[in-house]
Formats: sequence, structure tokens, C-alpha cells
Amino acid sequence: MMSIGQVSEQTGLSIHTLRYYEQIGLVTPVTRRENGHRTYSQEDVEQINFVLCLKKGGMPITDIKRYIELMQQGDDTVADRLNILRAHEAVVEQQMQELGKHLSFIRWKIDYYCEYHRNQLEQASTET
Amino acid sequence: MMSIGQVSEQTGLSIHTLRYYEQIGLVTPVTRRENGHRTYSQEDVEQINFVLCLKKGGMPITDIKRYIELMQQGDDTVADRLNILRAHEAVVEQQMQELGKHLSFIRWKIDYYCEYHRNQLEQASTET
DNA sequence: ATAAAACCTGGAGTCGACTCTATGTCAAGC
DNA sequence: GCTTGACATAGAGTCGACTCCAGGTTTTAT
Repeated sequence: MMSIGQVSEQTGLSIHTLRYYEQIGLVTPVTRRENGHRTYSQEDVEQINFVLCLKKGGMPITDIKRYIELMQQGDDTVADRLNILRAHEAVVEQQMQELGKHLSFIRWKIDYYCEYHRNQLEQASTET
Repeated sequence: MMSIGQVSEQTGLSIHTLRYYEQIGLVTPVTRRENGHRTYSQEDVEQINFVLCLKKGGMPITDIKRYIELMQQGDDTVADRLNILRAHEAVVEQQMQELGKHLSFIRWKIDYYCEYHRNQLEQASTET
């Protein structure tokens, strides 16, 4: 069991954000100690990481929230969740493809500028 | 030479957004016809696509703006621009790696749910 | 010549996702 | 016993990135 501070450290999310996510229903509310402090189980942390996984893939918070709600409704929603995951899979695949194209374009530009810069320096030195 | 509407079609950006980008200096102002309408050269469109390339890689608008400003200042800034591009290259590489991990996690989850769902259906049919 | 379509400007409004403020409780150490 | 630090809540504020609105001009088609 971990405190909110420890979870913040581990996930990279701020304490504020962790509470905010719980408040808006992006993650299921965690149990509390007698003093009211949140205490996170390993499962809770895994759910947070899953949410982050979807988020990094570009899924907006409202959609993630819908997914989490389906999870909470139990096994009857497995088919729906499967559909969402499949759609998201496709989105991420396309994103990676695009990123790959962008990356090679940037590399091409870097090479070009490298060359250009080298010539610049050379010219400066012969002008002495 | 293209009109703003045509560029909007081609880039996927709304007309609003194209004007907004020009206004905040994210792209260099294009020339106008006598009636004041914007007219985009091939180069202008290429610059917009380059900006989108950086943006899709997660670079915030203010940073892209700084890059464009360097471009406008001429050849003395090539070294600076190279640094920015190299840093961005690293960022995009890391992003792709992360996305790859997320993707395989999602796929794993899909497989898991698929199996689960198959069993669900089977059970339902034998219960008849 | 009149309506419709495509463009213009300046400025206000929206939206998603945090992030911070004010105020308060509780436990532990000096 | 009093301060310090980690936690709590409710609600306001911020920030990036658009997006829309009001009001106006110009070209195109009927």
C-alpha cells in the first residue's frame, strides 16, 4: 500500500493531478485509512498506468473515462471495451507511422543543415 | 498560387487556424492579391507542413515560433536551428519508443479480452 | 442588379487539462 | 505544547490552442 506522495513519485503525476483524476472519475476512487488519507494498492497503481498509456496514445480524458466506467460495470461490457481498444490500436498505429515519416524528414533536414553549416565554417576560415 | 480555402483543404487546418497561425507568427505572412486576399506559394505550403511536422511531434507552438523566427533571421542561425532539430529528433525517438510499448500492451490486452469474450459466449451457448 | 460564396479584420469565447489557493486535520519529533 | 510536514477539501485561476462572431468587401453566377 502506497501513499499519494509515493504514487506521485512513481507515476510522475503531481499529487494535485492524482486527486483531480479521481475526482473526475478517470480512475476509480481508492480506499482510505481511518484518518481519511488515500492508500493505493498495486492494482490502483496499475490502473493509473493504464490510463496514462491511453492518454499518451492521444485519447482524450472523456473517452478514457468512458472506458473506466465500462470496466466498473463488470463483465457484460467486455465486447464494448474490446471495440474501444481495437479502435485505439489503429489510432496509435497510424500515429507511429506518421511520427516515423516526420522523424525521417527531420533527419533529412538535420543532414542538410549539417552540410550547410560545415561549408559556412570552411568559407569563414578561407576568408582570413 | 493557392487561396486560403485551398490550403485549408490540403493541410487539413481550418481557415480560422491558418489565419491564427499567421497572426501569432507561427508561419511567415504570405503575400496578398490587390484585393487583400492571401495567396499561398508552394513554399508557403511547405512551411506550413513543416510546422505541422514539428507540432505532431509534440513541440509547443511557442517553440515552433522561435524556430521560425530563427529562419527569418537568415543563415547566421543555422547552428541554433540544428540544435533545436537535434533535440527534437531525440524527443520524437523517445516518443516512438514509448508508443511502441503502449501499443504492445494494448495488443496484449486485446488478446486477453478476446479470449475472455470467446469463453463468455461459449458458456452462454451451453447454458441453453 | 442582386444574391451567394469566398475572402478580410479585431476581438471575444470556448474547451481540455491541469494547477493553485485557502483553509483545515492529524501524527511525529524537538 | 508547538511546529513541521504530509495529507484532506472546495473552488477559483491559468494556459495552450484554437474557434467563433460581428461586421465589412469583393468576385461570381443568374
